Formats: sequence, C-alpha cells, structure tokens
Amino acid sequence: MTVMKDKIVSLADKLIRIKGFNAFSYKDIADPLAVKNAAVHYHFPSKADLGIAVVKEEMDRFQHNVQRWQELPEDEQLAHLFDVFRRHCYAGNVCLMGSLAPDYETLTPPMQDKINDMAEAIVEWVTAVLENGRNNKRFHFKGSAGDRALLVISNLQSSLLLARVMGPETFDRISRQLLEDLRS
Amino acid sequence: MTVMKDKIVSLADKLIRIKGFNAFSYKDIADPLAVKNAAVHYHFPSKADLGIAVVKEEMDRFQHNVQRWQELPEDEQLAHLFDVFRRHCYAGNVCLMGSLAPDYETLTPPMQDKINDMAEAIVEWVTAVLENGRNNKRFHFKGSAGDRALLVISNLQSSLLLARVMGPETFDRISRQLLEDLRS
DNA sequence: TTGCTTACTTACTGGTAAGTAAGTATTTTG
DNA sequence: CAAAATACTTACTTACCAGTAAGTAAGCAA
Repeated sequence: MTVMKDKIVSLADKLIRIKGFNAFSYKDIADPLAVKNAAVHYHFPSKADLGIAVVKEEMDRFQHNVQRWQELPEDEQLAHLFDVFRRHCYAGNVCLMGSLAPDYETLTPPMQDKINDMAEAIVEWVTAVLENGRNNKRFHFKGSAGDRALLVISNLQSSLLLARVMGPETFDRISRQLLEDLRS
Repeated sequence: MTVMKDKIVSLADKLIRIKGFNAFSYKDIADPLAVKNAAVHYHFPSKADLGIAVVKEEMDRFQHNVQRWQELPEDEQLAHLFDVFRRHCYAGNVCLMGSLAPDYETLTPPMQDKINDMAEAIVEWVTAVLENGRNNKRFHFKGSAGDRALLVISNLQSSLLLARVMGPETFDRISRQLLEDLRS
C-alpha cells in the first residue's frame, strides 16, 4: 500500500466511524488530503472498494493484536480487547461493525460479505478466549462459550453507540459489569 | 395527526430502521404513498422535522406499552420488552436508537436532543423494573440497577444489529442468556 | 530517447438530494 | 355564499454526489 492509499483508508475509517458510510463523500476525503476526488477514485474506483479496504485494514489490525496477545492469560486478552473499544469510545468513535450494520441493507454484496467475515473472526476469537478461560478457571459463566461471546461482543458494540448518546462513562459502566459477571 | 401524516411517519420509521436516516430520501416516502415529494415537505418541512416526529411516535408507543404492562410482575414486563425487540428482529428491523446513534453526529441538535430523551426514558423504565424486580426477588443480579439496565438495553440494541449480519437466531441466543443471568 | 507506468488533475456527466414558490382543488367556517 | 384554511401538485432551484474521460508531469525501463 502506498502512502496516499493508506491515508485514504485511514481517513475513510475515521469518517465511517464518525458519520457513517452513507454520510461521507469522496470530497470529505479528498479535501483534507489536498487532492481531487478523482485521485480517490483512482485508488478506489467505487465507494464499495474503499469500504472493503477499510474493513480489511480493520481485520488486519485485529489479527495483529490477537497475535500479540496470544501468550497472555485469557482474562488479560479479553481486557485488551475491551481496552481497544474503550479507546475508541473516548475518541468519539463507534466500532466499524456498529456503524456498518445499520447500513447493511444499502451496501453491495461484496461489502456485506466482508462484514460477515469480520463478524465471524471476532466471534470466533472471543469464543475461543472464553472457552479456554473457563477451562483455566479464569472465567466463570453458564451456557456455551459461543453464546457468551455473542453477549460480550454485542455489549462492546452497542455500549459505544450508547456512549455517543449518553456520554463515555456509559461505556465504563457497561463493560465493568460485563467483566465482573465473567469473573464470578 | 391526519391519515397522510401518519402514513409518512410510519414509512419513515421503517426506512430509518432498514436503510438508516441518511440513506433514505423524500422520494422513498413520496412514491409508495403516491404523492409528490413536495407533499411530504408540506407536512414535514425539513428532514429533521420528520426525524423528530418518528422518534416522538416511538416514544409514544413505548409509553403506551409501559402503561399496559404496569400491573404485571417485573419479569413479565421485561419479557414483553424483549418481545418487542424480538419482533423487530424477525421483521429485519434494527431499533431506532441502533440506527440513529451511528448517525448522531450528522443530525441537527434538536434531533439529537430528542434521541437523548428517548434513551433516558428507556433507561429510566428498565432501571425501575430491575430495581423493583430485585426487591420482589424476581431478579437476581449484582451491582446497581442503573448499570444493569444499561447492560440490558445495550444488548437489546446491538443484538438487532448483529442479527442483521449473522442471522436472527443471534438475537435469541443473546437474549436468552441475558434473561437467564437475571434469573439466577 | 522512446515508450510505458504511476499518480495524479481538469473538467465534466447524469443523477439525486433537500427544499421552495406559486398555483389549484376541496373542504371548512363565519 | 364568500373568505380562508387545508392538502396537496407543478415546476423549479441549488447543491452535491459518485463516477468518468481525457490529459499531464514525473519516474523508470529497454
């Protein structure tokens, strides 16, 4: 990825999180980077191409983090994930999934597929962490690890949404409770 | 509210839940109702006016439901709320808050205020139900009722979002777990 | 040095968005 | 029955959007 291409994807990521996919335009990207909208189209012919690149970058970041954390105890791994979301919260961002899911029906099938992949990857990882953590007695919960993982992800996601409306402390109140539930 | 006005609000509600606020247009409303876009502007001069009316109608519906349920035991009251969301889920809708929160920064201040009011009303009601339910031994949970209410709402909200991406059974898996956690 | 590629710009298109001004038919009211 | 309000339509504006065609400057490659 060239420098410009990377700048475009980063800015698009930010715009999706702040305004939503359908609410930002190529101009919103071109102007701050001091290029013309055609330059953005040169790198990403359609808006869907750009959207897919943003999701791909997010997945790469996630995979990279997961790898860095893999030697840690499961509760710390999960805490790191919470921290990623926490930082987004205090930066005024919502998570990619939280922003793209409401617009899901307006997106092209390739982009929908990419979002599915991302959801699957996160669910898979959280499920494994919870499962292993329960085996190691670091987590305690009823039901299947998969169901519990959905609950955790669901909370991370929408606590960012609620935080936007009700203030960032909302995120802390929800996530504190969620982690405590898993400990006892 | 006249018949046409009501039809417009209902359709706008549906469009917000399916496509998002920034992705639907006055044409999307005018065409199915067989009127011109100017007719929609006659009833709701700006899109923000329409958005506010949609939120207001949702709040009225909520207040009406709450009143109908008020004599029921707290666990049944909560179950009814879950059922409202469940029906939305299987209709392919996300909840209003879940759809509007990602777009929050692009909305006019009066609309943001209205969304705040809605969030507050729901949190207040769920908090009271959980608090009373715990006193009546119908619910068992640690921490404050307010924090637990945020957790419940957060889950209802984003399980609808996740369900859109991962299928409607996702909603059932999350909500079943959430209700079981409150019972024991 | 000629030719090809990269990374753009310039200038435009067709389409759609929200919103408005002026007119009209129908109903309501004094 | 006349005036006024209601509920629109017609016809339009301004603005912006995603996307494209054609051109260009700079670098590298044979």
